[in-house]
Parts: sequence; C-alpha cells; structure tokens
Amino acid sequence: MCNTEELKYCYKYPHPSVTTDCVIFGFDGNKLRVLLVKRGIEPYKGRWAFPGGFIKMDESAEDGALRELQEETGLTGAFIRQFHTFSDPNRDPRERVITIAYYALVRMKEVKGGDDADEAQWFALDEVPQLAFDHDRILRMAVRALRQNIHFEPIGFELLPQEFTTKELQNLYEAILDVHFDRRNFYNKMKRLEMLEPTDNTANPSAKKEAFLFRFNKAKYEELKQKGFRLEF
Amino acid sequence: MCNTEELKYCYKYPHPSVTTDCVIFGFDGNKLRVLLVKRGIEPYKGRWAFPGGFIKMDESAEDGALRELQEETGLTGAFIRQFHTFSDPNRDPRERVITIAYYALVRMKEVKGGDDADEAQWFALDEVPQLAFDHDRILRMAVRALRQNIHFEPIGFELLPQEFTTKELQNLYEAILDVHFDRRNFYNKMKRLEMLEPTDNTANPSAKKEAFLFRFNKAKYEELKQKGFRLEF
DNA sequence: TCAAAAGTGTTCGCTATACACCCATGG
DNA sequence: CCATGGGTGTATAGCGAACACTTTTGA
Repeated sequence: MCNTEELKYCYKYPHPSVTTDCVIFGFDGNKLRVLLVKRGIEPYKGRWAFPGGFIKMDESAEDGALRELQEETGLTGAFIRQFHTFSDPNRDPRERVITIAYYALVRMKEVKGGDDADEAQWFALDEVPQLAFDHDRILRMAVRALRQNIHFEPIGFELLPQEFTTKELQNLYEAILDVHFDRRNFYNKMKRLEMLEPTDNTANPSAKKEAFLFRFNKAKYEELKQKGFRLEF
Repeated sequence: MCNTEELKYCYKYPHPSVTTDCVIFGFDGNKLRVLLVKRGIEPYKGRWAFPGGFIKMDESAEDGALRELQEETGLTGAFIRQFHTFSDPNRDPRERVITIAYYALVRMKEVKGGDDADEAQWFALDEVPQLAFDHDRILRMAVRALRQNIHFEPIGFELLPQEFTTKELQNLYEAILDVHFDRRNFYNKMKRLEMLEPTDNTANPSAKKEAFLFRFNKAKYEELKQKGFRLEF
C-alpha cells in the first residue's frame, strides 16, 4: 500500500532498480588504467567505485551507459561493450539493484580532466583499492571480458592516439594480456596482418632513433573480418 | 498515485520489470536444436518464444534462470551461461521489460518430454519460425555467444551423453560452428589434446565397424586451462 | 567380396618463435 | 665511437590441412 504522495509509481509485484555501471579503461603508455569516482554518500561513502546510475525509462541500457560516460568524461560516442549483468539480491544494502555493466575504451588525453581531482581519478590496474559494493568483482569480470574480446576485435586502437608507434601498440597489448612479446616478432606480425597504415610522420619518444607512426586501417580490418579471421597472440 | 489495492509496491521513480529468458540448446546427433514454448496469452499469442519469467526479489538472475529451466525441462543444475541483457525500451509492448538472457546446454534425452507437444517443442536452428518479442535477435546473439565461448571452454560435452564416439563429438562441433572438419584430423587433434578418456566400451551406431566410446576428461581440461590454452578449430 | 566406417600414419606448408644483423641518433 | 632503440631478415619447430593405408563388420 502506498502511503506518501512521493511514491507514485506503483506495481502489483515488486520491481528491482536497474542501473548501468561503466568500467572505463584508459592507457597511459605503459599501464592499463581505470577511472574511478569517490562516493560522496552512504553506503560506502568515501570508497571508490565505477561511475554509473539509474537507467531512464525511455533509454536502453547502452544509451544509459553512454549518457553516464558523457557526464563523467565529456566523451560522446565512445566505444563501449556490455559484458555482464550483476544481480545478486544483496549487492546493494539499501534495496534490490540490478546493474548492467559495460566497459569503455577511451583515450585518457581526451577525457576532460577530473575537475575535482578528489572525485575522479585514474588507477593502474594493480593499484586499485578496495571498491564499493561488488565492484571488485565487476572489475575482474571486465578485465576478463576485455582479454577475451581482444582475440576477436582489434580492440585497443580505441585506447591509443590516432597515430602511434608499434612500440606503443605492443605495450598496450602486453598491458592488456599481461604477457611479453618479442619486439621484432610483434612488428612482423602486425605488418603481415596489414591492418597498420604507415604515415609520413615519425615520433621520438625517448631520444635515439625516430620511430614511424602508424594509423589503424579500419577498412582492411573489416575486410579481414568477413573471412572469419582471428587475432592470435 | 496508486489507485487500487492491488498495486501495493510503490516507488518514487519508475522501475522496469526484469525477467530472465533461457535459450535452451540441445543436440540430436546431427543438428543443434533449441527448445521453444508456444505463447498462450497476448501479446504474441500463438507465437513461439524462449521460456522465461520474472525474477524474484530474493533470487539472483542465475538462480531465476535455473528455476525457469527446471520448471520447463525438469533439469536441475544445468549448464547455463549469461550472454547478454536486452533492454530496448519498446521490446515488450505492454510495459518496460528488461531481460537477462542465458543459454543452457542440455541433453535432449534428459529433458522430460514436452508433455503437451503443442506447448514445448525442439526446433532445428534452420527451422526456427519467427519468434515473439525480440527473441529472433536473442537467438542470434545466443548462437554467436556459444560459438565464441566454445573456443575457450570445452562446451559441448554438456550436450552429449556421458560416453560418446569421436564422430558424435565431431558432428556436434560441426553443428555449432557450421563448418566441416576432416574426420581423421579431428580425431588426431582430440587425441593430442588428451582431453578424451577412452573407455572399454564400444558403440555401433550405424552397423559396420564398432567405434570406441570416450568420456570427457575434466581433470585434464582443468590442468590445460591453467596454462592459458585455447581450443583452436 | 565388397562397401562403409573407424583407427593410424605421412607429408606439406604455414606461422609462431627465437634470434642475428643493420641503421640512425645522441652523448 | 659506442650505447640505445628501431627496422628487417632468417632458421627452426610445431601444428593444421590434405590424404593414403589398414582393419573391422554387415550385407
């Protein structure tokens, strides 16, 4: 029975709340990082958590996640992927909340600096503190999903600048998969795949010899995808 | 404002309904099949759809999916995997319903015969009629998820009897991936992986020479999984 | 005895891996 | 001129794909 004017949405059966949460991945050139926000209210006040919020009745979960991402980073049309929905009845101490979780791949440079450094901050994967709610588990699942999907999609170009060196690309893959590749084999493999498009530009990241800059060749990738291709690694 | 005694669950903001739907895969020895139920009520009355239902407030989505599966097939503790959550605002014409979708792998033999042949029926993948709601899309995504996951997990043993011939296993993989393998190469590869455990039994499915029966060696699989292994195909 | 199905071995080519070599630059 | 980092080539091993051969069994 509803007892206040405020509770004006009524149903015959109980309904859970539904939110989206977004694990935002960035790459600093060496390590994979995630963007966390500090909770200002109870429960878990002061703890770090992923940005997220309630889904509106006229938007899909994906639209909701994109909206949250825009509000948090200023980015529009970012690359996001739904990877799991968390529905443990007790995952939120207040009420039943089901969250549809996405991960996003963004370029750290393009994220509007967390105005309030205290509110939003990038954390390297191995420096993430204990998180609010079940967000520790959400993070583990996000990383696992990212690692799986990288075998089927050339994910990761979303994390690099438009033009990048093969070394940067290798660092990224090593950070995501937590492995080490031989520099020369990685270079040769990328050339064979023909998904990298050479540019006329060079970079000089750490003195010494200049390195060619490449651009991701999306057309070539789409072509390869037709023939049922797989990134190996 | 709530206006009837019946609507006794009230919230400050609108809440969507949340359901689980379960794409139940079976294997008849040749083709991959899905179990569909015929809708008895509007909307989409008379159309086929996946079994599913509302999630209870004290159960997780996974528990809900297992419960639905048990009610529909009589199976307990079946192999299920969450693969996507569908949240288009208009996917149900009555009200906003978000569905957390699972696929299940079951042995057709163990499913209690759809008592009423008119209510539940197995359909080969290429004979599935137009489905209710957005279930056509759900099916496509389920098949895609199954095909992806088969590269990382030895899914499929859940679809075969305890003991099986290599030919049956090959038929299954061919049905799932929609490809053809050379009989002898498939046999050799399975032997090399050492995930099949020979038994003393033989089968004689279609006259002619008898075939050895194998059993899935889960221990060996777990061991391989540690070292970051991948099923190739 | 013949055909069909199952089990085994062989060959070839590709590619992942390891690693040698050369070039350019800054100190 | 040498240390560092970047670009290119080469040899080997292992695996997937194609296929020949043998064995067993029922008609």
